[in-house]
Amino acid sequence: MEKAKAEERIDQIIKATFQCIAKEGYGNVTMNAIASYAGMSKGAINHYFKKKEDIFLAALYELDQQLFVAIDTNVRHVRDHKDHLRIRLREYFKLVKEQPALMYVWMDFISMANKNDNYGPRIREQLSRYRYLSSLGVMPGLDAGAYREVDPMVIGTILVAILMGLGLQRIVDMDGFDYESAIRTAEDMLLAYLEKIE
Amino acid sequence: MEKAKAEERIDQIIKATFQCIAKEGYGNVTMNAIASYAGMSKGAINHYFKKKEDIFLAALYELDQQLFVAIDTNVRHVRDHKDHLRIRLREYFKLVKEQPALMYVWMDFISMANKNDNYGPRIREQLSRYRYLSSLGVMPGLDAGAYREVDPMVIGTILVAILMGLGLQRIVDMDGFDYESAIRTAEDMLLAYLEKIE
Amino acid sequence: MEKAKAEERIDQIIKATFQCIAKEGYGNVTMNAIASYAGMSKGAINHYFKKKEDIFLAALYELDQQLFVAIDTNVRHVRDHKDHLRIRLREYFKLVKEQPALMYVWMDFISMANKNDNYGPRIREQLSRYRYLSSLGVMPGLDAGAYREVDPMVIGTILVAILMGLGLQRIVDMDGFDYESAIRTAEDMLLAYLEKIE
Amino acid sequence: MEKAKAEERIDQIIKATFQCIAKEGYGNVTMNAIASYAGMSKGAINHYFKKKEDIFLAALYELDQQLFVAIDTNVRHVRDHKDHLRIRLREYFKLVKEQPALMYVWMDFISMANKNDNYGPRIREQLSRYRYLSSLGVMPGLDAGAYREVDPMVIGTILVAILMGLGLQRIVDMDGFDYESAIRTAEDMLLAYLEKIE
DNA sequence: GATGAATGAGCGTTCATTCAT
DNA sequence: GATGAATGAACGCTCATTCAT
Repeated sequence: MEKAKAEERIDQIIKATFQCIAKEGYGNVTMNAIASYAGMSKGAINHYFKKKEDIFLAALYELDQQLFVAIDTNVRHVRDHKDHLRIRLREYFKLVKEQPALMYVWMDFISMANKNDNYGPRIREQLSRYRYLSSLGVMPGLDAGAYREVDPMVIGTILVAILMGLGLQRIVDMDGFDYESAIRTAEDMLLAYLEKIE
Repeated sequence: MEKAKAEERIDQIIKATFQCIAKEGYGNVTMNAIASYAGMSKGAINHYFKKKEDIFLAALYELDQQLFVAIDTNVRHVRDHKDHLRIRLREYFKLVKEQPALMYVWMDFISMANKNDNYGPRIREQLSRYRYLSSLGVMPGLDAGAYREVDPMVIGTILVAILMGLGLQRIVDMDGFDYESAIRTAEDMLLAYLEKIE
Repeated sequence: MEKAKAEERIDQIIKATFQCIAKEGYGNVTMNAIASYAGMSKGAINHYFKKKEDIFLAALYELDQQLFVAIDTNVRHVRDHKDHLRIRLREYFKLVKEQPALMYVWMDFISMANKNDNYGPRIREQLSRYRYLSSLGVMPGLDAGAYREVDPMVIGTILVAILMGLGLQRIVDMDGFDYESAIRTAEDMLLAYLEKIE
Repeated sequence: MEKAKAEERIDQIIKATFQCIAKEGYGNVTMNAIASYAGMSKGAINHYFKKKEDIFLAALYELDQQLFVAIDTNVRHVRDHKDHLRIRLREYFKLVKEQPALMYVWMDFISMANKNDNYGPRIREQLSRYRYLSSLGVMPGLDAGAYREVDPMVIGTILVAILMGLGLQRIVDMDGFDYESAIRTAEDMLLAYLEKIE
């Protein structure tokens, strides 16, 4: 019970940190702001996290968890390889639309990757994992011999790029472009390439 | 002449700011560091820019100039629409490889887009322009009736997304994936889609 | 019985405080450290001592007790006035060698004497008492008419000075000088002076 | 000129630090207090000393300079070895009476010797040097064959001990004992010992 | 009695900005 | 124009103290 309460406090702090990063940007987050958003005192924050950086590291871990869930869509039950890929992609791009705060935080952490020795390795590992997860969608089609021969990791890389690239554009300029068309076209583009028979 | 000297000073300051952002990240740039990189005194910096933010705004403008040059490749002389597109794309992706510092700075500014009221509108306008410029590559093929009917802006959006997405991955994790394969595949993907005849 | 337990707790706290002062110095002692050394919770410490200062006052009292015991050597049985003085001095200087932690704590408290209104009077009274106790060693010789006429308190003052002065040098720089020779010479010096017949 | 002004500022800061240590004790000195005593802003202090510790190190150096001057009395012109020693001792003990603040600061630094890695070696070296300097007073008498054979460093050690021991008693309890008698007796004691012929 | 979560004042330090020189 | 000394607000962090459990 005690433990549960502590965990709840920690969750509050991390959630508050997410809000702060999304609103003010990584570099402008202050302990005061986190405390204020979390609804507790500065000292309470310090009780659970000895250093500000520790909070960010916990937030980075939480970010990874959430992104992982979103990217690692469970579509094992979908037999048809085309549907399989399409469903994956749609789940995938839903993230950008439905969790803009997650995108904000993600982009800020990526921006910090090379400025902070604690982040770099973690973020590199993260991106690498996402590329792999993103590549899984082409496996059924490849196994079925329905797609041209490709390196799945290259497809994963491009998918992650599109996810991040569209995500960035969206959080910066939600109404500046047609997101739906873009993701539909990206989807078609991928399938056109994979299925191309020459 | 006097003016020329002042402009040179300002250029030094902006260049120094670029170095600082690329090295330390937007949030960690100090006036002292800028002065040090620029080889002049803090007072001199403040003589030319009343506020720190003014320097960043000038740097953002300079960033735009440089990105514009890179993206607005002059390929008007290339007649063949396929070559035209390919050349555009290659010039385009050269940016990521050859000017990583530009990517660093760009990503940092984009991260700041919604945190600072002065940046948001500019960056939105910038991205919009880049989408447009990026869409130009498909025009010759469209005009020639060689491509399927598409909204060029949607293509532009996806191209900008891929540019930013690969750029992010590259500055974070240069050796973590095969950049060359990724851009070649992206190129093929685009053409496969455009030329697809159903 | 209950009381006995409480006293034991209080003793633990004071002992822990001694360790903390000796290790970190008066100014760097924290309640957390005391609690940790005492093997109890911060709350328990505060249960027995309302304020941090109260702990230090108790420690100061304890320090006095221990110094008193060391300085007030029982040599009443030693008849020969010369032996009497020598034995006193040896017991006296053993303190510095055998209880360096006591010296650390003592010096720290003396340093604080004029910084804290609660310490000053106590420490003044303490020193005065030590001067008196230190003067007692010359009494047998004086009573026997074997020594020149001196004010015993002046001798006590000098003895306390030598004790503190050698103590300070020893805790700072144990191997920097020959402690044994110093105390032997001090002893000889005192006797040479007392017995001098002109 | 510029340099002179900066040096003056630095002197002000160090002098202010002395005042703070003497008044509040090493552990209670704050940057605000130093700034206040020095009559400048906290930022100005930071301009001249990057870290608080740097100020203390500068103060320790200054302390050493002043103690050195006091201890290294120039008495080379005094021919008579007895006068030579007496004059030395009087100059020596004048320090305690006339510069109590110096004693305060000295004792506080000595108390910190083993708590701070930066101080320990310096203070050990200092004390060692003072022992040596203090031993010089017996040289003329030794050279003249007028004193018993002694290790001068042992005498130096005892002299430093008496200086510190009386100094401590004096800053803590100026009116609690007869300082004049004590130093006169210490002087006589030393000479009685040195001149003792057995 | 005992615990440690919670508080907030106060610390050292950084840094954009000002301004006398 | 150019300098860097000076300012002071704001930061991350520490810690004695309180108090609900």
